[in-house]
Amino acid sequence: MKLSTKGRYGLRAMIDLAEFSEREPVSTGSISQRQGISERYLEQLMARLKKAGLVESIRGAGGGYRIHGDPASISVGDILRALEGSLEAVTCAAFHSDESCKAQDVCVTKYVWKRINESISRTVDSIYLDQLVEESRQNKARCGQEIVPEALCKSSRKEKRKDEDNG
Amino acid sequence: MKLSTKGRYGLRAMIDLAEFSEREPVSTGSISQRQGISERYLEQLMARLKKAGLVESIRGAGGGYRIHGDPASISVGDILRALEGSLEAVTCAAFHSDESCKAQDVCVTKYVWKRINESISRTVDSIYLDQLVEESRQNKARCGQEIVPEALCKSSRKEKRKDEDNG
DNA sequence: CGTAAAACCTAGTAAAAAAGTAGGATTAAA
DNA sequence: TTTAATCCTACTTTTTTACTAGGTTTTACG
Repeated sequence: MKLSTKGRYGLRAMIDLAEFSEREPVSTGSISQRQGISERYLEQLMARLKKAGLVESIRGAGGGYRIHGDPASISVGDILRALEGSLEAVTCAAFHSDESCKAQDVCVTKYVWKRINESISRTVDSIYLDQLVEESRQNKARCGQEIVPEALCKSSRKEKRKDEDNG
Repeated sequence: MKLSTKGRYGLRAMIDLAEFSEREPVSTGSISQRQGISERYLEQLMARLKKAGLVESIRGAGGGYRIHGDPASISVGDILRALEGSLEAVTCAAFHSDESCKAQDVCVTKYVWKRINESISRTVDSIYLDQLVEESRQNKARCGQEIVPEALCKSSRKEKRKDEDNG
């Protein structure tokens, strides 16, 4: 029951793009540096985002990626679905068929799965890219610094954490 | 972003138990038959449910498991968390620390992950075992039959599906 | 025109997690 | 004392994830 790095990295990449691709296209190289993500892996994520129409690409030297469309109408749901395929926590044959009564003795739980799926969808479809960009800008302003990957703002890191880094 | 078989099978096992363990303990063997789940695997799931205090066990011949407590106060969240460990779709070091500003340039997304986690929790914590048992009984009544694993009620299965079976 | 910087494409691979097996030890009813 | 059950631990197989690798194509720029 975990979101994979595809979704986690990809969303970060989209926020990064939304912040930096307004004037000129942004290369996977620069995103990967800022975000600390393998460039080669990122390329694959960008391919998915492009296929879904969420970014456009400019090939050749000086090229890169740009957000396609208005960040105010791109939802987190759009992004995560493009990357993860489906956000359904449980997929059940019965969802997509009209044989509602089939194997119902085993399938009361589909009532539960459906509600979980719906609540996830409702959540991710209600958050839009522009909100996150705004949030990100405010954070940076608050900390009085621009892009400082791997750097800490205000906190003292006692030791290297083995915790997750995704966020 | 999928619930594992632990959660899916385990919830089914709990519903099964809630239906059949009132009079006498129910063995993993009988659950596994009714639900079509490997008995040995089920044993491991039961161990987790027991550890979480959701079922009690009676050892020896004629033994088995019984729901521990009132199905009306056992939520799907209790059950899934016992089985899956945590339902957080994304865990982020920043959630559980007060260093809220740390690495924030990378961490706007935590805002998103938090909301996803909360919405999942809200959903699973609002569905209780007794509701599912009731639902299950109604389903069976509607189809006019008792336990018929692997059997179909009313529908014609044209061919074997390769779809998921979990439900 | 040549070079360099970028996207694009496909396949492979290592590591981790999930899903299930296996072999027994212990317990308790009959 | 046999038998049916839980309990415990380790192993194995399969699947998925998270990359890595090697190249091709496109295009700006000098």
